[in-house]
This record gives sequence, C-alpha cells and structure tokens, in this order.
Amino acid sequence: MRARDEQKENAIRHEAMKAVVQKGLDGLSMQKLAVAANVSPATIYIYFKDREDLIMQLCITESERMVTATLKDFDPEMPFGKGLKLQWKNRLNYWMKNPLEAQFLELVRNSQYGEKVSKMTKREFSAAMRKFVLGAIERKEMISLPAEVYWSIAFSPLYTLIRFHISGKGFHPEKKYKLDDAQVNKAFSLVLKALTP
Amino acid sequence: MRARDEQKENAIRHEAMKAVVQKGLDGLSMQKLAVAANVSPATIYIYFKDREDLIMQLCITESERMVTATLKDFDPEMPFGKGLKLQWKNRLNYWMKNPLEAQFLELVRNSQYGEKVSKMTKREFSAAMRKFVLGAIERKEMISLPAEVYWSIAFSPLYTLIRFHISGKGFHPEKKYKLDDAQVNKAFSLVLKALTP
DNA sequence: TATAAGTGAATGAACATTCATTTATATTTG
DNA sequence: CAAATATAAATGAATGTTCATTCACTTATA
Repeated sequence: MRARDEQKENAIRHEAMKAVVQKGLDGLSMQKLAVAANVSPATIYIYFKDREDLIMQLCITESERMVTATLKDFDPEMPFGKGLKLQWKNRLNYWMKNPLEAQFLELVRNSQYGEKVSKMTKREFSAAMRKFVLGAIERKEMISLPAEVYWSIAFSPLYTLIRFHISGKGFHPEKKYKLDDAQVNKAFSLVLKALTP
Repeated sequence: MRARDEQKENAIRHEAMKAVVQKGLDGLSMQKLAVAANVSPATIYIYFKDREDLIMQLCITESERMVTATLKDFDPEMPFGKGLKLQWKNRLNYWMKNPLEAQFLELVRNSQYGEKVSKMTKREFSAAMRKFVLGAIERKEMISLPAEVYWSIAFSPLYTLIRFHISGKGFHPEKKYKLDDAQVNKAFSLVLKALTP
C-alpha cells in the first residue's frame, strides 16, 4: 500500500483558504486550486468528498484550533476583569497569528454556508462562557444582562478593531490603520467600565 | 421610440438583491436572475453593462438610501448623548425597514468587491460624523479617543445586536432571538456610560 | 504482489455575454 | 387626426468559457 502524502493535503488546505480569502468563496475553483497546490484535480477528491466537503473540513479544523486558542489558560471561575482580559488577549492573539485562517472562518460564516458552520460550534466553548458570565453576575463583578447584549458590548468592539487592523483601513484614508496595544487596552478599559456595576 | 419599462428594472434590481442575500454573491446567476425577474437575459444588459456593474449600481443606490436614512434629523452640533441616540435610532430603523437591502450591502462589503464599494462612500457622511465627535470632545461631553476605538465602542454593539436579530440566532438555540427596545436602550446606556467622562 | 495514492484528459452542466430579430411607441408626415 | 417611420426596448437562441466531478490508467510502497 502507498501512504498518503501529508504535504499534499496540507498544500490543498492552505491554497484553498488563500483562494477563498483573496477571491471570495466563489473564487475557489477546484481546477485552479489543483494548479496552486501542485496536484491533479482528481487528487483533491481523494482527500475530500467534494467542494462543499472541502470547505466544511477546513471550517471544522480551524474552528477547533480557534476554540483551543481562545480557551488557553482560561478558567470559568476567574474573576471577571481578569477572565475578560484573557479572552481579549487570546482572541486577539489568534487573529494576529492566524490572519488567513481567521479571515477564512469569518468569510465562510458570513456566506451561504453560515448555517451549516454554526451547527458545528463546540458545546464545551459556550458552556465555559456561560459559566464565566453567570459566576461574575452572582459575585456582583458584572451587571446582569441578556446574553446577546453582554456579548455585543464585551466582544464586538474587539472584533471591529481587529477588522480595521486586518483591512488596514481606518478613518484616515491616507495612512494604513494599525491596531496597537495602547488602543486595545483603552477599548478594553471602556468595555470593562460599561460592564461593571 | 419605445420607453423603458421601469418595472422591469425594478424587478431586476429586487430579484438580484434577493438572490445575493439568499444564496450568496456567487448565487447571482444572470440567467436565473432573468427568469426570476421575468425578462430575457439580454434585457438585463440594456440596464446594466455587465454582472459587476449590476452589483455596483445596486450598491450605489442603496448606499445613498442608507446614508440619507442615517442622517435623518441629524445635526453635527447636537449634544453628544442626543446625537448618538439619534444615530442608533436611524441606523436601527434603516435595518428594520430594509433588511434585504441592508443585508445585501453588508454582504457585498464583506466580499471581494468590498474594496470597490468602500471607495464610493460619501464624503458628506464622514465629514458630519467627524464634526459631531470633535465637537463633543471639545465640549467635554465625550472622552477623547482614536476614531477607530470610538467607532468600535459607539456602534459595533448596535450592529452586532442587529445581526443577532436578523439571523434570529442568539445564545439560546431553542428559541428565536428578537431584539426589543429594552435591549437596545440597555446597550445604548452602557455605550454612553463607556464614552462619557 | 496487492492496494491505495495519484494522475491527465474527458464530460456535461452552468455560466456570462452577444447577436440577429421582433416589438412597441414617440415623433413626424400627409 | 391617422398613417408612416424611426428608434430603442426587448427577446430567445446561440457562443465560447469555466466549472465540478469522474474515469481509465499509472505509480509507489507496505
């Protein structure tokens, strides 16, 4: 028996994400992907059932990596301020170190496959987040809020800043926008001010 | 001379946005669009140069409608709290009354056409926003912040809540999420708390 | 030597766009 | 006012391209 060449699968996965991020989901052509990954189109179908399966497998792998990165050193029993800060750090870190993968995930989530992807979300993850928030409310470290309102205040400013950074486009058209620690810390302190009693 | 049938153009525009929102940008097929709008494929090319022009024209028309809606009753010299509240109201209103159009714009902005679209953004609009914020800082009604950090706190929670509402998916998988006035007001008050000295 | 990896060429469907005509109507002409 | 004409709207079929996927075959190796 001949063994699978792991490098081939890696090349396919990497070039597929690159194509999607650079040219949109419909820019992912199986024939062009084969050329980019230096394999035959038929080879892709050894590793993936079809085009949709390829996209879904990439999502599954990357979602898991992202969840793992996001939960690094995190404990749902942490004090609120410390836990939220760690969440910001982990999420920011994942984006900065994996911009291609993070953008790929975001693109697919905003696409017609968004439904399918959201069904693969880890239970473990939302459970930890829920426990963290409920504990914080109980201990009066945080005000009581509907989960969606909490999330919108706690994390959407961070993701908005990250998107500004990745695109390089802020509100000063002449120069490239760059997110720095000072801005992250400032935004975080405002969010904390909003969420604490 | 034969006059153009305005209803045909409207049908094309409407069905195009519907297709994009329902099936993604690559789900917009000119031949299927012709069937949906009840015209010949060739007719579409009377009104629009090509597929990309169609998408861009839709963006231009809708961006203008959105800017107009957002600036309704707004004056950059308004007191900060009042002005920000009106902004929230106008933006929320536009989304609730034009979910199809708003989702279309968002989808195209997140796509490979995003670059092109952002170049069409109204000067008038950003000028008004800048004046509003600078005035508020000057009068000490708002803390001084980099524009991007300000925007991320001031508006991204609103858009996040709107996206929850439109998708119907919040953090309770069993029931449909619905954004109500109480939640908007709560989120707004937290944002205001974060941004005021 | 058996088996699965890997291939290049082929297939048929869907795609954006064009073209040779036909159709409706605003304007001109009698 | 009515018939003729000019003009652009509107069309269905056709064009050439690109697409995802398959298949008969070759290659590497356990």
